[in-house]
Amino acid sequence: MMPKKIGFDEGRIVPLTLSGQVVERLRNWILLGELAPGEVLVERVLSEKLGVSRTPMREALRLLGSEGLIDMVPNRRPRVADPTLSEILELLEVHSLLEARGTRLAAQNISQNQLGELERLIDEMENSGAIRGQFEFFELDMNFHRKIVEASCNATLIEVHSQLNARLYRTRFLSTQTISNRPLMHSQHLKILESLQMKDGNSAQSHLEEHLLQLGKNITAIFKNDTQKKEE
Amino acid sequence: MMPKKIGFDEGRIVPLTLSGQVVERLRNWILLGELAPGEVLVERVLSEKLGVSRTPMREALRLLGSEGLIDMVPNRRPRVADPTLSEILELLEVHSLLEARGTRLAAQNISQNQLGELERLIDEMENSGAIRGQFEFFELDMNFHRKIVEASCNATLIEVHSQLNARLYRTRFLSTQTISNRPLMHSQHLKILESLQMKDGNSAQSHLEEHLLQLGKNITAIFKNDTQKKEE
DNA sequence: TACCAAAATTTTGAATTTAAATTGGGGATA
DNA sequence: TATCCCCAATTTAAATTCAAAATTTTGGTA
Repeated sequence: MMPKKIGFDEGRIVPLTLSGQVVERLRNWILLGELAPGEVLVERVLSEKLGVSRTPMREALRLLGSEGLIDMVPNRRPRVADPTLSEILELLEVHSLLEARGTRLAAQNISQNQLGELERLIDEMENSGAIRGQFEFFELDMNFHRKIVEASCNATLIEVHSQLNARLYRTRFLSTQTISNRPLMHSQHLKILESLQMKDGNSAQSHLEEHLLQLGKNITAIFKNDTQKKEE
Repeated sequence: MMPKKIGFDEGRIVPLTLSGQVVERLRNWILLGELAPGEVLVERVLSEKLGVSRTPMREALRLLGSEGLIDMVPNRRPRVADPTLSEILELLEVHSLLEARGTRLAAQNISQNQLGELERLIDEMENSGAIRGQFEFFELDMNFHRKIVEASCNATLIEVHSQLNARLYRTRFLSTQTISNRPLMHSQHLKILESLQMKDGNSAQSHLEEHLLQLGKNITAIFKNDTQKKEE
């Protein structure tokens, strides 16, 4: 009855469940803004749009609720999360704390291979400047930070950092979209990479903290600008 | 408060959904060890035991899975999480990081009322020593740490700390059960409280870090002792 | 016209049913 | 005797159905 051909049946390693696939679709839609912050989500409408029944859709919505991407209140329609500035700054504080520690741990554990990947990402970011779009640059930047944390070899740290990152995704995207102080970012990235190459955890951590402090300022500026526009 | 959240009635009493109640029951059972680590959970059996249908039970199991208290693999029976020592130490590292920051923030934000509660908890811990059971002491200790983090006024920090705490709950329980170096704990608690009273965030943080370092040692000892017994 | 109350509709919560996957055992075969 | 394959029993995944709660609309009234 259902043409459930969304995934491949060769998921021998991890058989991705239907609700799991729905989670990924919805998460992408939210991260990319195709489901806007504050938007109400109706179970039946969404499940029909994706061609699944309400059961896996409900499970997907609940999972995204536990991740903080969706606000779930019993007996009410779910809404895409729409955090206030202060909530975002709270998120960013914890996120930065984890990323800083992850960076310090990475200095101990990172492999030559991983260092090479980071170098490549920095190069691509510099080259993407004129040629490609802002979104490409943004994704490269996100990958850069993600790979550093992954080099920490602490699964819990990686997991929680990733979740908080998802909740900050849209805001960070807006940040790189509008304020493109790329030379500064580039030099900061290089400093972090150099510290990692020298296995100097403290140095890497402090350079990263400086980098993220900058991000906080950008986000605050963006947010205030954004709410101003809304009120007009 | 931001005016963008119109339509959300914030002070509303949220009706606890059935699956929500199941989550609380199951979480308690896991934390208290009534559902032992590694135990397999059968949906139908559990839902019959609680007198609910399988739908809310499934949602509850998935939520606890996302919290890391249950290992969920598609098409397989869920199992109560049974982390290895290295996984526990990874959890503890992140948990300690958050609690340390929470303590520093608490020094800025804590109220006289909250300080009084902390003092009361320390007193109760000291008095409970001879009279009451180990479990009472353990819960007082957990409350002490929880209340400090809650005084940080960072909702994200509080939330993530609480989740990691749940995953460490059983281990921490075992830690206080077997190794009861209460005089040392008492003096460390007092130092933390004094630092908070003086609004000295750095001091509070370092005292707490020392306290948690001790916890790490205890847990390692316990765990190795425990696995030895299993092999006999 | 603005506002309040009650019916009608919509939407979610939970139970039941159906489908698909896994697990474990028995038997055929090398 | 050991190994592999197939089938039945068990268990979860997903769809459907039913009930309860919330939201919207409608109609009346000041």
